[in-house]
Amino acid sequence: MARNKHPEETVNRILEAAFRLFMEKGYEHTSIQDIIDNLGGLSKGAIYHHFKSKEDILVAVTDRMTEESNQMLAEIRDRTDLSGKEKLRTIFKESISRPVQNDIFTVAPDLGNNPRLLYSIFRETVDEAAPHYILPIIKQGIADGSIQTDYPAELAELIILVANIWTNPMIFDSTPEESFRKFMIFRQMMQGFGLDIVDDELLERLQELTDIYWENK
Amino acid sequence: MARNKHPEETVNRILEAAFRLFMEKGYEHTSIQDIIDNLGGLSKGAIYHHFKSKEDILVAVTDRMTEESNQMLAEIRDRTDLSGKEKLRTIFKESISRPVQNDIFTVAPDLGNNPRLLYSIFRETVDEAAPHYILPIIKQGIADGSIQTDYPAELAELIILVANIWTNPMIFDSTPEESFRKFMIFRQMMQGFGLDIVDDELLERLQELTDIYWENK
DNA sequence: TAAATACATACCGAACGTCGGTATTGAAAG
DNA sequence: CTTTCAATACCGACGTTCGGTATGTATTTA
Repeated sequence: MARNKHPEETVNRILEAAFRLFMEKGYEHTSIQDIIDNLGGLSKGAIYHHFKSKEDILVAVTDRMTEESNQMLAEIRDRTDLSGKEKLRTIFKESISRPVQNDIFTVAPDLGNNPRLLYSIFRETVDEAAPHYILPIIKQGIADGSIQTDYPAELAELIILVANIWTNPMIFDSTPEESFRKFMIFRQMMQGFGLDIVDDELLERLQELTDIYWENK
Repeated sequence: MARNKHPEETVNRILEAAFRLFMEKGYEHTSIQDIIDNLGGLSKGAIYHHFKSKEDILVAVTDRMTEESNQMLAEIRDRTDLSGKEKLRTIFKESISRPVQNDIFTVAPDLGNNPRLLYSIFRETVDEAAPHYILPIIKQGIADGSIQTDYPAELAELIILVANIWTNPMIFDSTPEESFRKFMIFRQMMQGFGLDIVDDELLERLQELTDIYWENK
C-alpha cells in the first residue's frame, strides 16, 4: 500500500473498519489481523503507527461514536434562550430525532455481549457526558428555578445513565414492549425529580427507534 | 501436589486465589499462571480439570460473591409476615448490615477499572437478582397494595441496578461525600416511586461502609 | 481390579505488540 | 529549480505471552 499524503484518511479507514468489526463481532473477538483484512491493503505496522494499542483503537472508536452527540449536547448547553429544564427536554428530543440514530440502530450491534465496548461507553457517559454537558444544565436549572435538587452532579449522572444506558435496547436487548415500559418508568422517575419532560411525542419516537432496531436484529 | 480426596477444597482454593487476583489486578491482567503461582503447588492441568475456561472461573467467582447475598434475598422474598414494601425495606437494611460486607469493603477492589468483573456483576444483577428476587416482591407489593406501578419488571431492574451498582463506591470510586449524595438521590428516586423506605438509620450505615472502604483504599 | 477421578507436563496456536527496514513527502538549503 | 535530509507513513517478520489441549500418571472408589 502506497503511503497516503493525508494520514487522517488512513486513521479514518482504520476506525471505520474497527468500529464495524467491534460492533459485529465484539471487541475481544476482533483481532488486529481482522481489522487489517477488512480495510484492504494496510499492514499491522500501519495500524501501530497510528495507534499505540488495540485498547487505544477502542477509545478512538467510542470517541468517534459520541463525538456528534457531544457536539449536539454542547450546542444546547450553550444556548441562552432556554431554561435548564427546557434544555433537558430539548436534549432528549434532539438526541433521538437525528437521522444518525437510525443508522446506528440499523447496525443492530449486540452491546449486551460486548463487555469492553459497553464499558467504554459507560465510562464516556460518566466521565464526559454527565459532568461536562448535563451538570452545567442542571446547575443552570437550579439557578433559574426550573430544577430543584441539592445534589446536581449526582442527579446529572443518574439521569444520563438511565437515559443513555438503561433504556438503550442495543445494550439491554429489550423487546419493543420492554423498551416501552422502561421509557414509562424513566418518565416516572423524571417526574419524581420534578422533571416533567418526557411527553407522548418523545415516547412515540423512542418506540420508532426501538422498532427499527428490532427489525434489524 | 498430591491428589486431594475432597476436590471441592481444591476448587475453593482456586476460586479464592482467583477472586483475590481478579480484585487486585483485574480479570484481564490476571493470567492462569498468576492463579497457579498464587495457590502454591497446583498446576494448570488441575485448574482446567475443574474449570473449562478462564471465563468459567470468572463466572464461578461472581457466583460465589453473590451467593450469600442471594440467599438472604431468597429468605426475605419468601417470608409471609411482610408486605412487599416492607420486604424491600428489609432487604436494603439486611444487605448492608451483614459483617461480610465489611470484609468485601476492606478488600477495596477497584471495580471501576475492571471491565470484565464489573460486567459479570452487572449481568448477575440484571439476569438473576432483579427477576428472581426483586420482581416477586414488587408483584406482591402490587397485590397487597403497598406498591403501585404498571411495570413491575422494569421497576425491579432499575431499583436494583441503582442500589447495587450506581451507589456502590467500589464501582464508581466515589468519595464518602459523593456516596452520601448518591444515597440521597437514590432515596429521592425511591420516594418518587412511592417507596419511602430509605430512612436515616440506613443512610448512616451506608456512610459507615463507604468510610470503611475509603479508609482501606 | 477396573473405571473414574485428580492432578502434572509438555506442547500448540492465536494474538498483541516490537523492531529494523523501506518508501515517500515536505521543507530548507544551495 | 534542484538537492538534501529529516520526519513520517507504512511494511512484515519475529518475540513473547497466554489461553487452552493432549497425554501421561497416580490415587481413589466402586
